[in-house]
Amino acid sequence: MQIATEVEGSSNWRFRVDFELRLYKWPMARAVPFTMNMIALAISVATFVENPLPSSLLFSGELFNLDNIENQLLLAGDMPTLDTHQEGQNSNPSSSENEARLRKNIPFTIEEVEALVRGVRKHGRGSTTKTAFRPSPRIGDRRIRKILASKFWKAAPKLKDGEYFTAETKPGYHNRKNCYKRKRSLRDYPLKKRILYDGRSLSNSDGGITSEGISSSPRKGFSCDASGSGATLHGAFGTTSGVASRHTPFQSRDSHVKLRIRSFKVPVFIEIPETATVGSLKRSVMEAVDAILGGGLRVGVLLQGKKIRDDNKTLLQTGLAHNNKLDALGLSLEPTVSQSPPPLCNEDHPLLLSCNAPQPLTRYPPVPSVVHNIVEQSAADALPDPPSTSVGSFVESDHDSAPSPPDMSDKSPMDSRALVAIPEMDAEALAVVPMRKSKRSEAVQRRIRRPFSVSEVEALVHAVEKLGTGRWRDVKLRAFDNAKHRTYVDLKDKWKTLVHTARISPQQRRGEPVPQVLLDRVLDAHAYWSQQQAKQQLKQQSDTCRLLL
DNA sequence: GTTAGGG
DNA sequence: CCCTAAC
Repeated sequence: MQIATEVEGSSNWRFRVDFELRLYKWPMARAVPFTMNMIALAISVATFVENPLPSSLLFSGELFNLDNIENQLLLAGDMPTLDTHQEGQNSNPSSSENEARLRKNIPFTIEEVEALVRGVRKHGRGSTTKTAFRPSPRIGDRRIRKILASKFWKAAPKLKDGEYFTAETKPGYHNRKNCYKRKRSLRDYPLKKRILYDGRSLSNSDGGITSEGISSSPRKGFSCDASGSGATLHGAFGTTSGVASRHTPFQSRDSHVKLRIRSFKVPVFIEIPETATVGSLKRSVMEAVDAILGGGLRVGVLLQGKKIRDDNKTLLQTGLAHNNKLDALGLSLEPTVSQSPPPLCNEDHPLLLSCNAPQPLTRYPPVPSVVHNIVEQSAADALPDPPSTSVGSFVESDHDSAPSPPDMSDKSPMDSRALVAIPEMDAEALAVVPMRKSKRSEAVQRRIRRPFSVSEVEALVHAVEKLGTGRWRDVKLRAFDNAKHRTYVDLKDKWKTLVHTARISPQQRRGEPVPQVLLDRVLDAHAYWSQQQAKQQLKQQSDTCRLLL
């Protein structure tokens, strides 16, 4: 899965998080272990529109029930052939079959997904339903064709290395010029905005649903319409202010470069084993997305595909400021190394994301680079984690992905959003030293506070007892390998505070009380390993002396 | 990339 | 938690 973002705006910057769905071709499997459920899941998570998952997914006119979302991912192998609908039946597909399939969590085969992508790419957005339904030579008579038939699904430009199938949504920009004037029709909005509720579906002009009786009342349908020309590119820029139509828009008199970011892509790749549960996938996705939205973003500047690492170069020096280099300029958003927590926000109700919103989903944060947070009560909480292999290993995934900060409990869990607003970043900022913290303005948002739970403390203590206080990396690997948001530095810091906590009186302690037994162990371990460390040092000293003698 | 400490 | 010197 990939998250693409789009930024647009004039004086203020609007940052819309878009997404791209990627189905990863498992190396070994014949079947792509993505089910409709997972797709829905990905969509759900990626769009932050619906948490938990929608009860059904309206997919190219077919309604998929998603009740079995908690099922374990199917394994490759028992890959029943997909149904048998012939051409003529397309208009009257058997949704019940699909649903049955869904219930079994039957995955799509690679071929099917490929076909989907190809078919979509082939037909594109403008094609009519009939055209779209035309069987692709390679597809064969499978129900999948129906899925391919979506008028709106738009495939990614290419299959990278043949490894990915992408069905992505993109803003409907055809080119820099048009995008301004062109009146955006509904389908020009990214999928995120097209998620419909109450059965208001755009995609099914062919009325696939109603004929099925599956859900004559298409409640909570998920209309997945990917649209747009797919012309969104990294670093498609336009100008701010009114010089859009000029040919030398990027250089104004004052030699400031004015840029308007049209879109960003944020690659988020997730890979989990087939045996993973949907819950764990959800957590993984959530984590990755959290990391991105939580401030774990890094901006890269590219010139003709080449990354410019030297932040101190001026635009002039890099050549970016030259008018003829517009197309060569690229920006990228990349996740930073360490994971980050999920931001929280709750201004927008999911319903507001309905497709008809004429305005991009944006926020104008009072403070620069405010990342809105996402409160999410993920259904993943309820899902069990895969069994932990190592005994000493501390599985903390539950807390990882769906942290619900106690302090934020007043917020409605239903509220969620994935909008990152970037405040004004005018030419000045760019012109000089781009991306340089000029008063902690943008970019690096402080990670959300995630107090250690008692169980975490227990795990930490246990690991330190075993490994000592100087091998935090090992501690991390041993006890917090699954807790992506806990870095070894975090663990080291926590130990520091634990030692401190253990030394102060219980009255002075704050937060969730740590059992005294644990604190005692902390002190014991601390004393023990301090002593060990001292011994080591003495030994080293003597060794050194011996060497000198 | 890790450690170790101060902030 | 952040920041960073030091390794």
